[in-house]
Amino acid sequence: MRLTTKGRYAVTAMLDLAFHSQTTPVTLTDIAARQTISLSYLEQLFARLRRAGMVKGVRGPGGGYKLCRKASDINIADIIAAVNEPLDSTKCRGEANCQKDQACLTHDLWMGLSEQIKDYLKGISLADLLERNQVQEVAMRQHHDAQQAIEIYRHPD
Amino acid sequence: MRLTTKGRYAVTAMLDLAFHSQTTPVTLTDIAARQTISLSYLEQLFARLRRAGMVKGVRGPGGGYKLCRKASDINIADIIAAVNEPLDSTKCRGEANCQKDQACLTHDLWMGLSEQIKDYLKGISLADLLERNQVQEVAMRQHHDAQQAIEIYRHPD
DNA sequence: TAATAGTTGACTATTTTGCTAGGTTAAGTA
DNA sequence: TACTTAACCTAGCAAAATAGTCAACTATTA
Repeated sequence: MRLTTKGRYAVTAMLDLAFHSQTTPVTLTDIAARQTISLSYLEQLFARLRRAGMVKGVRGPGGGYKLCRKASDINIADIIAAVNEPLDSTKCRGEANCQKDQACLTHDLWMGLSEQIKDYLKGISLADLLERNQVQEVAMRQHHDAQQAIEIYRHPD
Repeated sequence: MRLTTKGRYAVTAMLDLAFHSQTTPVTLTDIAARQTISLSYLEQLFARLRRAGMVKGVRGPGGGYKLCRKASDINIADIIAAVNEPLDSTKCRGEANCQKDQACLTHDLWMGLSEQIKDYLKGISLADLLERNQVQEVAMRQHHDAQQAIEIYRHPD
């Protein structure tokens, strides 16, 4: 379990999606505008999330992305794992033979820590995060604020 | 709280140090040999650990590094934080004004998660890790295995 | 059929990571 | 005092990860 900005972007975007896709699909353009993440970068992240079976793309007008499962069934660890490389976290690649055919400190220790963090994040769902009041408030405000910008973007005339 | 290989190297090295510096200081050369981390990279990591007040360098023959505090008073979160950049984790740099002078989702959400992970790692000390049987076994074996290599390195004749 | 929106791939710039090479400085030792 | 040891410091570099652009293509729907 690696924790980098990439995972943070993915979680933020998924949270935005969970919040706004209650009824209709949400376009990446909207998420990009609200969360100030570049559209193309979002496309890359969502390609991975789609392959991981977490979101579903709906093409054509009125299309966008939807969650494949309920927000309460999507946990943070899975989102982060989806956008990160398969990650041979230790040099030994889980083979426990990095040092002269023997397990290294890194393997025994870090893998253990990593698993515990993963378990921790597995216990937190998108729904859990949405329930936090603060987040709802902020999302509401962003929705309102970004709406105008999105309208201008779509209908520049 | 970012979790990358850099932090893993630092924790591994500190664990090695905690295990071997019971009596005399430990040289980075020894740690480099045992943990197969490059000496110069270790020097960079320990420069940060020293500035963070976690280790103390002893110069001259018989010198090396010692822990400034007891292993039970050094936690994993501090080690990782010491080697990573100050980390303006969110774009808003904690100022909560990244998006049009308002807090962003990233700020409220990710910072919260990050804090929880940090708290979790703060609760784990070097001593805790040393107590794990597996780690002790591996370290013991590494000590034994590396000793010969170190001897050869020091006295090539 | 035209507009919308997802899908894909190639390509670029920047930052971080991990490491090398070379020094200087302080502290013991012959 | 000269020598050795090891910390300490600096600059630079290659590979990888990060973050993003651009352009073409495909499926859907109005």
